[in-house]
Amino acid sequence: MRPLLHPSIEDVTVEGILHALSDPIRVAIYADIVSQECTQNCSTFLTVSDKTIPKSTLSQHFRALREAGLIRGERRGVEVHNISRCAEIEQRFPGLIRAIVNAHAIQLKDEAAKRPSRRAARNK
Amino acid sequence: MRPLLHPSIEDVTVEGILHALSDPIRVAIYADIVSQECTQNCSTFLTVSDKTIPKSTLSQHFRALREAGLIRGERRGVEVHNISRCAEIEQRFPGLIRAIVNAHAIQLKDEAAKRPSRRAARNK
DNA sequence: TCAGTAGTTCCGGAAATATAAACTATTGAA
DNA sequence: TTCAATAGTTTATATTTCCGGAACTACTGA
Repeated sequence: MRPLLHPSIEDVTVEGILHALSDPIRVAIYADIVSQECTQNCSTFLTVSDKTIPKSTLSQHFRALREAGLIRGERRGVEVHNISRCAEIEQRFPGLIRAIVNAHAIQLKDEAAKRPSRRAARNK
Repeated sequence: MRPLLHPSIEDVTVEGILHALSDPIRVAIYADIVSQECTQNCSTFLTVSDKTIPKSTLSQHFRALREAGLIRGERRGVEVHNISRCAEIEQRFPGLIRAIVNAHAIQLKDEAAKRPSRRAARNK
């Protein structure tokens, strides 16, 4: 099995980052990896925001995040551990990742406030 | 001809913004509209960074920017004037636009420094 | 009324995405 | 060992999205 590919930091592009994070599943995954700075394996995300993602699709999403330079994946035995490369990216594009993750968090909060939550639906 | 559509600010999504700005032509256009805060019409961009864009393609790009909520287009007689909606977006997603435009500027500068410029090539 | 300009829409081909199915690699157990 | 299970990748195909030429709409000025 060929090794996981990662661009060097100077080959990382803004377009690439934006494109990778313009998919709801991928931002969700990435936000999660960034927030808990421990390494996570892929299968943690077989369901993302209540949707079941086929693992082939998931694999592609992780590849997209890797090739955009957003995360680094390392094989550890049978599984792959993923860590974010946000320190490197922060150095190259200061403030970018923070702003995006922050905006994403705001949006999640707004959505939760707007749409009646499962809990509210149960209780009415 | 049906009127130009614009989402209200609360329907603007991070994913939508990132997707719209993940295209080199669209960021270039958007960065330009943001920087010179005067209204510009579409045809100004029939060539973007030395590439000729067919006007049908250009029209799609402008639609993408409008539907993402990034710009507002108003028909003024035969042409459309475009202004950025960055104040609204700043209020909803603070720092997002600035960070992206800034990162984009950094990347342009890096590229210019790396790749020998046309001027340098002429002079050697 | 007619020509010119600015932009949109429509449509066919090209490229990108999603996913099922088959495959690879590693681990642990019998 | 050998076998089964697990984690993830690759491949093939169906679907979606994107590009750009051609035709169209709307407005303006002669």
